[in-house]
Amino acid sequence: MINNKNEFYLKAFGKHLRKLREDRLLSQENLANDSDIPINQIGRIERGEINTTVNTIYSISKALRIEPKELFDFKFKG
Amino acid sequence: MINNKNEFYLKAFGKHLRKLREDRLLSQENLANDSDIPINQIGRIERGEINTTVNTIYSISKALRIEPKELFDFKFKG
DNA sequence: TATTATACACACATATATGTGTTATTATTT
DNA sequence: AAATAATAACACATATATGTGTGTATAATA
Repeated sequence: MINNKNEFYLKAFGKHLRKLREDRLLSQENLANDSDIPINQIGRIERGEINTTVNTIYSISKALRIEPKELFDFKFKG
Repeated sequence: MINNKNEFYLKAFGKHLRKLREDRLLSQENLANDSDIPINQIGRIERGEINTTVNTIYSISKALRIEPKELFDFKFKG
């Protein structure tokens, strides 16, 4: 994801995921284990480095015990 | 996306997108033009063939004039 | 200082989403 | 039946997400 037009949206998405995770007192490792997604991938998503997919969103939301749509429940001006 | 464990979620996601589009009386071609995403890609997403990304979700939601989270606002048992 | 926990930063191979083009199918209308 | 519109179904090249491994950086704690 180099210089994508939606880079700021990905940053906001990652920041929101990080908040949801930290609010639940989970480490990246905890979430990685619970979602069966590599910890490096969790970090890349939280830093907004990559443009993750519906399946990954679904897996993460299950691990966080929230609805997938909550991962998009943040303010963004674009 | 061959035989993915989340294939049913992708099918449900695509079905929901199709409904949102049809409710607005838009053709796939209309949505493709408005979102600047190839019509073939729209079709593949609606059929649940591919595991689309946050950026694509964001572009589609803007074209539909809805919030990205609405694309995940459907029931699913998994 | 040393240890531990957490997050970041690389590299690499593989799978797959994207983007483009073309053709086929299906449904609707004339 | 023929024409048109909408969707599906192919093929292909390219970009990139994923998955894995290894190493580094930082902060907190003993």
